Amino acid sequence: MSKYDCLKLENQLCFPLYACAKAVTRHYKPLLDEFDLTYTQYITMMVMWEKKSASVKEIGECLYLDSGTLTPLINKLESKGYIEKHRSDDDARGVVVTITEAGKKLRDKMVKVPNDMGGCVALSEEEAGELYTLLYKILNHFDEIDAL
Amino acid sequence: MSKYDCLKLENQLCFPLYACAKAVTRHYKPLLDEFDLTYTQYITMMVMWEKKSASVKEIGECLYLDSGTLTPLINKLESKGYIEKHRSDDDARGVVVTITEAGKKLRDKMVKVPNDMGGCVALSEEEAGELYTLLYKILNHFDEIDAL
DNA sequence: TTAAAATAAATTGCATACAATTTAATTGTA
DNA sequence: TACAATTAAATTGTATGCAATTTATTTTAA
Repeated sequence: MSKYDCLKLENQLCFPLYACAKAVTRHYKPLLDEFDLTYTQYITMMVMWEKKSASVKEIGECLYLDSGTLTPLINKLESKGYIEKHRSDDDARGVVVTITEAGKKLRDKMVKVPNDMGGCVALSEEEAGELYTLLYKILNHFDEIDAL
Repeated sequence: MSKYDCLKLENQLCFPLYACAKAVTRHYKPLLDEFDLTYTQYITMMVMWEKKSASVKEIGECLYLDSGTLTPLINKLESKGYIEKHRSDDDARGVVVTITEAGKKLRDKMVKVPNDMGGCVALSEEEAGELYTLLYKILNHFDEIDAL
């Protein structure tokens, strides 16, 4: 029992969170390689599949990413043919990203991915639900703090 | 209810994990800036505070990082004066990293960090414990898979 | 109405991550 | 004992993340 115990790796909550997030994206890689997508590109496509059309800012709000990350990433998805970019008519500062037909087709090919990934995670339905709730509790609290 | 529901961002467990890990390290930043350390450098120092001396490989096993990440990071910590590197006597392939006096002193200055950070996280003791258990359950399972 | 403030993307710079390759050294084995 | 296989770091290359700055445009307010 020492005053330094709080600085031990094993007593951190942040560390398993950090390590686990990395492990998950690392285990997504072989599944996503088949589609020539990275994890970040994959979740960006999730936003596009749902919204069909969104500004860079909106995508960033969904994914907690800024334009510094999204601009090059969106350019790559455009070069792969899954989305298109054009200036907004209403507001020439904004860029509207739209899903293409190829992007919509990709969705059909990728429906199996979540199931394939689910097999990697060792949790029961119930545990997964608990984890989900706890993570969003933290995230929502950060959102509140940051909104101040 | 569509066959695409599994590809919705809100139905993913990976996404809040990914977003939460980023949010936590982002909120560490102002606390760590004071010590001119990044989050990864901070957890590397945690390993060094505990072990006093460790090879790059050992540090990597603790943190789930490889030499591609650690080599430049360790060089930075060395240039800050917190650790020292030298070739191993037993095995000239290996590098032994050792904590310096300045590195030990840093520990005293940083004992307050975990408490300061704890205030940011919205969870009760009990919830934090649950989260900790769930995260290590996933991590340990990945370790088992990867060991095959 | 027009200049200042605010906003959206893009750009720049730094620090990870990590796969893949390279280099140097050590082990295992025929 | 040579020599192939293995191992530990370092290096290289690609892709994030994110703070800070820049550019273009729009809002706000005097």
